[in-house]
Amino acid sequence: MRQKEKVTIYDISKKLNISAATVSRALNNSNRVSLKTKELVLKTAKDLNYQQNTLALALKSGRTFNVGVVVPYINHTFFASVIRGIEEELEPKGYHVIICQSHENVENEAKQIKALLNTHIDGIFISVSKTTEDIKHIEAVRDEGVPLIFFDRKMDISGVSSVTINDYEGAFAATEHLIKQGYTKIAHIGGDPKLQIYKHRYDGYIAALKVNNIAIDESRILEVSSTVEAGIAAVQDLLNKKTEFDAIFSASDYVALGAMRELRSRDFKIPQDVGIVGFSNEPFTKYLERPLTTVGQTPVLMGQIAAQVFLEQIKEKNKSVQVEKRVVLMPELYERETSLKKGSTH
Amino acid sequence: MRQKEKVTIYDISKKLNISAATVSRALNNSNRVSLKTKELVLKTAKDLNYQQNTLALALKSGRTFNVGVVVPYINHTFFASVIRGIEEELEPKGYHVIICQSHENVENEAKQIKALLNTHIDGIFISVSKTTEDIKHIEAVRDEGVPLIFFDRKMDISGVSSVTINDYEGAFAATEHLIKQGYTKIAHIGGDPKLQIYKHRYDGYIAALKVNNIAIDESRILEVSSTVEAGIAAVQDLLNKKTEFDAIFSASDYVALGAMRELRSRDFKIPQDVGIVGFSNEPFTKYLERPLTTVGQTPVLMGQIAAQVFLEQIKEKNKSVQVEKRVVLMPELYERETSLKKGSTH
DNA sequence: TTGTATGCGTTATCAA
DNA sequence: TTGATAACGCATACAA
Repeated sequence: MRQKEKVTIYDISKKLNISAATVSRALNNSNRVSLKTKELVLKTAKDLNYQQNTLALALKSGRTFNVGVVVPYINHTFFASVIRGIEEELEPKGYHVIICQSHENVENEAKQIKALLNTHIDGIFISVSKTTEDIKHIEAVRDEGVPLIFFDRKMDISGVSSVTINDYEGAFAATEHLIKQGYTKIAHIGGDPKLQIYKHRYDGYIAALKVNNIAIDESRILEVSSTVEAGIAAVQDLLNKKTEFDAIFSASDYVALGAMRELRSRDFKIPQDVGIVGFSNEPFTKYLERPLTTVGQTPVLMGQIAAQVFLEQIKEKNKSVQVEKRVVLMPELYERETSLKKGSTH
Repeated sequence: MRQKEKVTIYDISKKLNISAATVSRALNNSNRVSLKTKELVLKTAKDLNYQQNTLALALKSGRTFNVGVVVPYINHTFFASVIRGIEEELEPKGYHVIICQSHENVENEAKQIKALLNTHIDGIFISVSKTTEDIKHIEAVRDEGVPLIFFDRKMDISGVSSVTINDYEGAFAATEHLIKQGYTKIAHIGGDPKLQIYKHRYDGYIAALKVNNIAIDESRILEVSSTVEAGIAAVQDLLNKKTEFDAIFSASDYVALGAMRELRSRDFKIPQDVGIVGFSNEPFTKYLERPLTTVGQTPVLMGQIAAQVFLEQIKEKNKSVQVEKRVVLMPELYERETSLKKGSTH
């Protein structure tokens, strides 16, 4: 299969006996071309099946119409959905999305960013890895003048826009929902507070208790990684230490699932004996026999808005002004069986 | 934030008072440069923080080190995992992965491919949409001499490589597993046979019955779309028509889940009254109260192998030979509670 | 071993 | 309104 010859503006110019420059102008709808030649060029371009060489254009203009997205893992539903949102918003504008995984590893993250920068992407979207503390590689992006947008997991860097959800409010709503259902000894199984999202969820939990005049019991607060196994271990830990609790607000759906498993295997009734609320609205939560109450993060919307922020940013690229936009989305509580005492029949 | 000036080989050449050509040769480790100048160039390149402009290189060489992946939806676990496999294999070789969604729509698919071709990607990986029948846009890729690799959902086009799983064997194993568990009236809820994967799963089901001397009952065979709702409706349909069945082999985990829901709500016991096997090993299947037996497809591996096939393909690019490689992976049956009569306690 | 010149496909500047 | 030419950054054929 011989490679098809690419047709260039020179092919058109030769065929019409005009200069390539004129062809270029006609193709770009310049008003410094006669209508007649413009139509002629457009017609022959179509006849010859001319395709603009984006590479040459990129070399000349410096714009590639590619953007990079760096996430910890692509096959986590949440991140895949954000990417989908970005893609849906940017694709109609002619952009392509290049994806990279950091595997929750800073060095990888830095490497990916460096590679993206080298590919001359027009912007970078990133959700930082759990191990990211050193931010040199992120500042480098800003310093090169490449638009950078954080989503979900951000860092506080001046001049960098971000789209996050209000984890604090989500956690507050989740906790208050449990309180309203009559639970009073609410435990919190959270994640590493080095990530702002977990810190905020913790804060929201604390605030809801305070507002409702419920004493805070440190022994009911655990910090674990986001796995089913960690959820199982956390409940074992609570029970072993004879900590009293009648509900769990978990910062992760996976941990919540593990907790449910362990509680049921020990004959606790959910939601009668223990109410449970998770976080993220992972797809599996609604397919459980007893669907899990959880806080949804509208990831597709998050991606769409991140993309919109990016588009604004490149529009305002006067370079003299430095724009920074921080969008915070409101999460949504999905009230399902694991926390609804009244609605239950068991 | 002023854009940092990019340093080129000319900057290096000026600084060292040599020609850019020599710099280029030194950078490319040519043996037609003195060791001394080579070292000197390398050193100043590092000092000046020189980064090769991949755009210029691409324009010159025709290679961009970008590959495109077209899938129906990025946020489906299966596809996200395949992409992850591709990315893991190709990233160390300096490639970037550009993702596109067809949204199960041929026109979209054609548009995405055209856009990718225009971006001068070095190869395309694709899992075709359900509505793909016209294959002009796919033949166009081959005709342009761009390496094309099908994964999972392929079409029979000569000269195009593919990586799929053996859906036939997977279905055969699943059905035979049910037979060995003592089920005899096994229903099959399949998908649109226009997609080869569903056709093969149907064939495997039929073959397993035949091999085991079980008569085929057409009334036990349904064809639906891959949703929970379709699974619910399918079971209702079977029951309304008084079709006898003691097991279901579904070509989709979602359909299997819907079927389970409907059966349990009508007080059928699983697996005692009805055994169930799904397909895909979606993450939720193992988190169900009664974990679902299902056929796993090793999507990450599929992506890795697809990437390897691509790498082979570009290596052998003598253009005189036309290579076509068809890799078929063996699926794996995950035997869980919904089909194990003995192991159950209910 | 090194330098000069050219082309990859565009767009932009300057003349005509 | 159009054309000639330079430039984007790199690699390479050819000359020295």
